[in-house]
Amino acid sequence: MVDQIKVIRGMHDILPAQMHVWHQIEDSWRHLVENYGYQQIRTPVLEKTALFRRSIGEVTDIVEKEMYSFDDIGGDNLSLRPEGTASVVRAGIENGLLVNQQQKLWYNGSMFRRERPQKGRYRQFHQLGAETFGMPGADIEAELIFMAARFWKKLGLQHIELQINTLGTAETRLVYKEILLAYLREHLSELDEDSLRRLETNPLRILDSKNPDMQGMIEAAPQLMDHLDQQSAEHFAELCEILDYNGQAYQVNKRLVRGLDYYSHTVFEWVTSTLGAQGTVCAGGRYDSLVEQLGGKPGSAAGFAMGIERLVLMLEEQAKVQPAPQADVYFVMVGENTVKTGQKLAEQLRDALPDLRISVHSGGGSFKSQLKKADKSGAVIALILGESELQKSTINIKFLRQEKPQLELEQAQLLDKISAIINE
RNA sequence: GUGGGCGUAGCUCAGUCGGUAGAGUGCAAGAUUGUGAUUCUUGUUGUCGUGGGUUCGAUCCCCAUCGUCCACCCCA
Repeated sequence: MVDQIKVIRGMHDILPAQMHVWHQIEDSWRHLVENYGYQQIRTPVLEKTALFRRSIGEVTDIVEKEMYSFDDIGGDNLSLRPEGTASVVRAGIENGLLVNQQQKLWYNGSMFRRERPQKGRYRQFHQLGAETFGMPGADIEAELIFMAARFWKKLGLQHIELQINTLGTAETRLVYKEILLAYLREHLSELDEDSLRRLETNPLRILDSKNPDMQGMIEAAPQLMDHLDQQSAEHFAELCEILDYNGQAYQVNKRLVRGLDYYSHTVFEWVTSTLGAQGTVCAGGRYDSLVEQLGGKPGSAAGFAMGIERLVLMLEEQAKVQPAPQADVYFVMVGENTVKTGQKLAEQLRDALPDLRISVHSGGGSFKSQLKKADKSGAVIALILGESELQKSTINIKFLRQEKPQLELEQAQLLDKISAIINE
């Protein structure tokens, strides 16, 4: 035997047996966002690397070490997209979707990050996301949150909690960063190795550390909340008010800092304790400066994304989605020359009843094994065409799910009979 | 990138204190010579992850490597 070539590490085949869960997620998502008036956008999987460097941030882990990048013939350095927002903004600017307009968009696609694989964390994964443009108020952030909440409800998912925070404007964050840095430098000896590194890269992240030895120092650190400018404070208060008024539960998590550089004002995460270390199911926020940063006219923007694989894991554990039967009718054919006639009858049924799902048995096999497959297919009835039926120009209808006697009828009557059965 | 657990039949796993393997399930055939999901009988599958070392002999011990899972990190 030759060496087998296997899938790339961290990437996965999504097999037929799991597909019903994926379909449930993707179908109900599409239905949901369209009901909210969002339009779909699809962008290429590959972009110029510079797009992600400029949007996500030069010193983030994603850009520094997790992108699949390569030099294209011709000299451009390209990357598989590690997330969806940058591409959507790029496409919006490029196609004039964001100039003096409001947009509500959604997407579904593969993302790529070269991380060490783990539960709920893969090198190719899939995100559903929504991005909105041209709306500066907290009302749109509230809508995004309501949309996600409704999605969990539709899917029947439980144990997902909303955490929100505000990062203020870029300017206030800059001021706060200095205050925080001053504090942290006073406590250098208490910082662990990771935190010392973050001091240079992303000091706000230090507040999110899980290290128990640092909790006291973190508790006592100056809070961004206390250093917000008036506009930022009002914006956040407005969001909380809308959420409260609508009975949306949430937790203000002052340590919540998203990893991507482009966020400002509101950030939020939906988290669960049921997925091990990968607790974030959905995350997003406002990113007003990004459009301008990528060369568009300044404008507001807010959105979120969620990982389909993580939802699949939760659904499999919590909701027990039943696969839909593969067929309504299974066509059994045994004996010589039955195939020709059988295919013809099946095609006639398809012409007349386009919604009927008919599995025609292929590949031969005994009568017994064909009926076994008919049963497994979930079909309600089996059509049986053997040599004796062929001789008489008849066909048998066997009911697989009801205690009803088998019917033998003229082939010419098959269409009417099947119509009558499915209309019952 | 760092640390730990695990790689045996299509799937889930047992096993050999070192003498080249077994159960359940699945699949196939029959009991029922044209009738499924139950039952019974029979049959079926493996370079025991890969490469090297120790040994008369390795699936088992040792080393390396790859994969996988979990945690750190990071994040959806």
